Amino acid sequence: MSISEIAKHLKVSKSTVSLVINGKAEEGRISKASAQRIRDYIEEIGYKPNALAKSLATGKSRTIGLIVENIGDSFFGPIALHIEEYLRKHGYQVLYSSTMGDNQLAAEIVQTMLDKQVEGIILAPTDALDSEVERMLKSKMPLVLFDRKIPSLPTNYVGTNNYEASREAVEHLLEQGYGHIGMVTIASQQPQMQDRLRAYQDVLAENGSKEQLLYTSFLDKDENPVKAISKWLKKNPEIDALFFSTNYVCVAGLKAMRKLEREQQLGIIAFDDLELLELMRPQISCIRQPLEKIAKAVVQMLIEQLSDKDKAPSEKIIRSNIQIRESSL
Amino acid sequence: MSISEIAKHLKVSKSTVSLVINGKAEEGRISKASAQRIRDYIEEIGYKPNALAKSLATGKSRTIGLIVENIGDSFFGPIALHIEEYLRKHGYQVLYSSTMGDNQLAAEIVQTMLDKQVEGIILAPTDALDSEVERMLKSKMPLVLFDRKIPSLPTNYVGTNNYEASREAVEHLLEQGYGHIGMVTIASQQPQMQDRLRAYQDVLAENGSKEQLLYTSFLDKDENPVKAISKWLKKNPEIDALFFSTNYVCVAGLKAMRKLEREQQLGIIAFDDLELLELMRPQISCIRQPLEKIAKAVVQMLIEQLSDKDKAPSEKIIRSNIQIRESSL
DNA sequence: CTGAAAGCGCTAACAC
DNA sequence: GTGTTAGCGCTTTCAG
Repeated sequence: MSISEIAKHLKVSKSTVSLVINGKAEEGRISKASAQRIRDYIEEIGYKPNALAKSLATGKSRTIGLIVENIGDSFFGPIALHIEEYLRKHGYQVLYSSTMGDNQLAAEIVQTMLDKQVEGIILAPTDALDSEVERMLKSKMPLVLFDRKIPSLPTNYVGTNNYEASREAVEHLLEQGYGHIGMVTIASQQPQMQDRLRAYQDVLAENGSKEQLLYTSFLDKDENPVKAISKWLKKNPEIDALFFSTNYVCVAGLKAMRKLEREQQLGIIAFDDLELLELMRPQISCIRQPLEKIAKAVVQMLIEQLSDKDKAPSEKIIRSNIQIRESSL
Repeated sequence: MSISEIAKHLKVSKSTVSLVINGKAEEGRISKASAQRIRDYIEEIGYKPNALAKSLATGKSRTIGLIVENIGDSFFGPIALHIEEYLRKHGYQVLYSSTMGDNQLAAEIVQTMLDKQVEGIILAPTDALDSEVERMLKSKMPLVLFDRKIPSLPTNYVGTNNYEASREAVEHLLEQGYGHIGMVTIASQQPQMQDRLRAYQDVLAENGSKEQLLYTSFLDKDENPVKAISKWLKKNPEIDALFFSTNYVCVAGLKAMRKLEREQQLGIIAFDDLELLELMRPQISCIRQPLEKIAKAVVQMLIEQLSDKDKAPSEKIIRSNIQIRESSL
């Protein structure tokens, strides 16, 4: 059922119907009588406008693209939920996608979203998405990066104080008397991972302590991170504490330690909280990102960009809280 | 940059350009020369078709709506990821939304998706979404429900063997010698929750055991499930084992038990696995739904419906696996 | 107060 | 081989 059919049936013109539907009966100076007649009929047949046609005509899709690494992840999932909630309040819908860290896929996803005429994009970029992002910047597509930024490009960005929070975590371990602090991370150029790593390295260097670093991979199907970590732990028995760079690394690490029955002896602190971390034995210390605040800041920044496409890009750092629990005492 | 501008620039007609773009140069009998000229120019200016206009013209949006309760949840998040992956293989994109269990919101979301001309809908319905679903059924919108069904309506459905798996879990607790098995669940009419509950009640009845049931709410802002559970546990000290009806209930339960320092003494088994359940002390037994298989079945069922709108609705039950761990031994 | 008409960007039947 | 034309469902300007 379309607007023309309604018009035909009621013997009025399409524009009259359109004005009524869009609540512009007043300014379109439609008579109360016609307006009511139209409204009644619409109600009766349960007419719903075709949003595609509307978007095409107006050039507004009321849709935002949200691209994350993995929607099933305990960081990105809840963030996505909150972003959706905030965007809804502003009348936008969300078209999500997960890149799984795959650059090529990420580029395709971006393109598909642009093809679908999204009005803005929220993006946790993959390692080498620079050229895509640059194109969006040039075309003035409203864009907010979060979690990780692209240092070479002036973009809107919301993130946390990765370096400082990580320093605090490692320093805390040192203060607790751990002398051989290892770090497990992923081999990634993502700036937030680099910051976490650099913090670890800096603190150890300042204290004359030796680095014990393990890079593991969750993309490479041939690698089993749990095995890699337990092998590394066995090979380096002097390690007495561990710093994990992100949630899924932590899970793998905990599994490895459990296998070796060593989680009671090692100091542990992880970047990112997980629902059950506080219920482990020992309860696991972590750096906790305020997910809802991040989501809120992201949406706010996007909305600003949406209303002023020439707004200068800005950065917002939402501080994480360090949660000291039993594992690092 | 639009197809008309390209046509004008190259002094050919829109249809010629359109045919080339859609790889129909052959069947449209476009000369190799023109085709190449058009392809070159398209490449040069980086032309990308407007998917909205295309959808409007063809009546195909290549988009599927996915409506879950909470995209940040450890059940729905990973399922959504896999559904997205499978749908992508079939050339579809996904428009997700979370209902947060709110019926009104769910109805709005369904409508918005229909307005956007999605070609099919995958839905974990809220408690009373019958009329919306009925409307979709009438309009022959391809539809697959999952996790929970609507018993009164003949729909496609993918779910797990809630009743049998729950029976198995409760029977297992009985066999292990627990005599006072309690169950914590949510007050919900959702059939899958009802099945889990009924299984518990049946097994206890068959064994002449007394029910100890607690309904808690995660929607009501005034209620704190953790407190409610710990209060209930204190009031019923004879309870020696617990069956949790779903993931977030289990988390609340574990928190309550930790507060009371009782998780070592109680038998525990939960419906749904969580990433760290196997690392708790004790390791928590659970009923594990095969998420990827469920996602795959959902997509397959939808694809079938998409290619034959008159296909009779079918149901697919993916069996869950019971994971016996320390908490129930 | 209301209708006619052009146009959003694309497809597809049909003519030449 | 290629162009013309109508149309997808809507908005919006302008004329009356």
